[in-house]
Amino acid sequence: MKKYDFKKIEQKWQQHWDESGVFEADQPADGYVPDKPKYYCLVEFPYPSGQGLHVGHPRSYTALDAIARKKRLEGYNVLYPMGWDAFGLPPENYAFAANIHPAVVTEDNIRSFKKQLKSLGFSFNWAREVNTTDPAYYHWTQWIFLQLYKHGLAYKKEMNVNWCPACKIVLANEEVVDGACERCGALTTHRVKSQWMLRITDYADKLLDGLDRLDFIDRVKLQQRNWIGRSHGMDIKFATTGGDTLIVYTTRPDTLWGATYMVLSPELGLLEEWIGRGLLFNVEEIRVYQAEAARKSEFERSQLSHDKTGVRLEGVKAINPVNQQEIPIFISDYVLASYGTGAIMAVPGHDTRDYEFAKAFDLPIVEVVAGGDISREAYVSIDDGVLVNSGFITGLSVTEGIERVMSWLAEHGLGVPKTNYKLRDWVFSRQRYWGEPIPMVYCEQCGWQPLPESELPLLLPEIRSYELSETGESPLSLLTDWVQTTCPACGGPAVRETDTMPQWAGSSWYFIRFTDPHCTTGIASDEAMRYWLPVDWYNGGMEHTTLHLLYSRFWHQFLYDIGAVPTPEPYLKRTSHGMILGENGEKMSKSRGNVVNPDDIVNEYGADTLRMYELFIGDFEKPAPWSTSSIRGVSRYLERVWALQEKLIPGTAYRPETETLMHQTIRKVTKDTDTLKANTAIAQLMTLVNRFYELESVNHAEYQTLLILLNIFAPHITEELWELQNYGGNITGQKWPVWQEELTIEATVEIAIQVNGRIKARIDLPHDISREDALAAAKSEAPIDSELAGKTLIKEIFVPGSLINFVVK
RNA sequence: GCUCGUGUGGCGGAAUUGGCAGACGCACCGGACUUAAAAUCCGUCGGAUUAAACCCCGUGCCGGUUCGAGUCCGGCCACGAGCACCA
Repeated sequence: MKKYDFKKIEQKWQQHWDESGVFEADQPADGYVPDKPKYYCLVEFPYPSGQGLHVGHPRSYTALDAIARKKRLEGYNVLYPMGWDAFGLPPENYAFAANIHPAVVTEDNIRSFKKQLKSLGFSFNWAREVNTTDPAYYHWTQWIFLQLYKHGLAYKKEMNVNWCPACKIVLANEEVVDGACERCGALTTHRVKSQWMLRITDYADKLLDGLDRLDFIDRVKLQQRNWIGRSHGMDIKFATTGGDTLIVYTTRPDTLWGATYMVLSPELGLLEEWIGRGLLFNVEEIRVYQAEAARKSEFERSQLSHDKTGVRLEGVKAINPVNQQEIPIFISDYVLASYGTGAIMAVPGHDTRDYEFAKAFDLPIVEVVAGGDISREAYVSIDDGVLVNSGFITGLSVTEGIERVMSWLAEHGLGVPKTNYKLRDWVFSRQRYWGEPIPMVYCEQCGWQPLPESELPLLLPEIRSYELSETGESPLSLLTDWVQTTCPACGGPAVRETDTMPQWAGSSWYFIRFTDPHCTTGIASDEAMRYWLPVDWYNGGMEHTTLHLLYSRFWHQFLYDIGAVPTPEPYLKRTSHGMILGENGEKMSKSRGNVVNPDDIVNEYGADTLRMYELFIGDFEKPAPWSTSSIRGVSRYLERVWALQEKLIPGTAYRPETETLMHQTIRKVTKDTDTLKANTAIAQLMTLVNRFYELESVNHAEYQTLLILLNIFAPHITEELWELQNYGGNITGQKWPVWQEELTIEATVEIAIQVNGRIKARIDLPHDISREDALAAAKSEAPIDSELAGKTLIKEIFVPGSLINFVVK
């Protein structure tokens, strides 16, 4: 027997796969549709960082590679592509430091990433590789932006944005974590900038309702639902002594009788009006508070201790529409200007925040829902509790009360039903160089004008200096020649937009491009999209749930609405892998010094061992710590599979002594792989090999099945063994084995016999034995006979194939 | 604070609808092979007790439902993730 030389074998087969093109999916074209059914497997394409791959990356790739390989063996035309999400901050930051063009850095990184991925033997369709920084790619990213603009979903807005003083960049809300920059950790502040925004909020309902029809794991759906945060309530009109009407949004109109004051966001425009009209007496105090609120960072505002502060408006009061009571109005920063109407009715008895505020300002707290103890805390339950002190809804339940008040308010023109969302529009501008230029031009005469589609792609211009302006303008703004242009509408002088798109742009549609990556006439050809979309199975990290996954659904839904893609949703199924932690159980990172490089593992044990270990490490959905010593187990297993060559005996069918286990193994590997439980599938394959060792033999029929099953996890060694045994063709050209259910059942099964729930004996019985026979056999078995002697039998339980329980007294 | 998830040997983790807890692997220990070691093969491997076995205890903690609970219900505790004043 030859030695298992994994280095030679892996290199050989990787080259073979490349040259033979076995993993290139059959592409539909004009007048041609592949006859095999399609299956589109997708993993999140990586950002090619300078650090290269770490052992966390391959977990997702390996899992779906097994799926992709299995689907091919099952007769599907499988698309399993890979590409690069290559725009982004790090190469640009690196460019400042080392004065190397980001494109050069990116290219280098891609080269080393690709080499690493190739060394792991993934069955990626490399001919479809895409790169978001390629003008041929971002041409269409820009095109999609123009469509969004033309359909009123992209707009420019002066707004308070999150500003990172260290990175000198505007951050999206999602990039601010605990008031600090997600990348560098610096505390963020606010700046007012004119930003391109995408109206994702227009798609809030579609994004939410679409989830019902998708096979996404629950935690993903839940997180997207919470993020979108739809709530149903009412906009209610309050008259004021100033003469204006104040509108508040509430989900609890039933508590209107308990509204004892109102609170406005300090940024609310109406305040300026009132001040301007001289209605307020304590303007000084208000100004001080406003300034303070504006100064507060996002971090300070979101501090755990939400100490309530505010100022009472002297001069204007509100009138509660249900009881005509005059109630005071405050301003306080606990009311957000950006949600609802920026004003609330405060019900201290039944809202925790209002309760705290009322306590701080010594305001009356009225109980309108009985069931709690409002002398101690706000009673917020809506499930139980009865309305009290509430006029015509007194005595009703909360839900009934809400309905009654809402119809009453609507009838009297005092309220309008309203749906609100927590989701905010998507800040789409970045003041950076290394991103897609936004194809818009500003003309003094015509305003913002989209570049004609014929002028796309708008190339990212060359730049000599990577200096950032202190003002936070994009480096592109320093390129006067590029900035100065002519207006596409009137031909007069105009300037280009100098902001670029965020990293989320290119990744929002890359799965579409994979269906037809070289298409020059559109995002992809119709026949390619009709054949391949939607993605059948998309796996990726939980950290992308509310950003990338939601953004790409938004873009896709929009593209569907304008007829640019054939399916309403991009992904049918979404799963998520747990993170691979360092050996110490901590997150793997350079600073913690616990990073494991896959190259080292491949060198020492081979790619097949690494792949198998990535899957064997534990529950795919949960985080798992890396263990260098456990890898030995997998490596040893592959050695044992290799060494089985010595134990081969003739045979074209499974032997009686292995038949049951063979069928059980096929079933378990098939089912467990489909449900991402490769860890137990592999355990079963280990059990099978252990059995062959026990028998000290394996026949060719059994070995062939083992190799095909194992191939999806360890593709190189199995190809080699297939060839060494002259089984004919390549293993990639074989059929996935099938099991026969009736052959998975053992002729006899061990039944546990319990007396009062305690196991007293175990006997082997035919698997299909009747209840009567089984009980009789059990009763005559020692020591059950003596256990039952002289006692009263109360109950006999028989679970076929499992156990018998005698309940006695 | 709210929402969701998870707690099983020394370790990673298994366990259909409630039905024999600890599959598979790692580590440890023992045996075979070897002049020896490594590698390999075989075996033991939750705790307590014992000469050995039976019995007993055991899936974060307390209680409940059930013939039977890791699994279901109620109440705690711990860890992790997400949200973070969204009215």
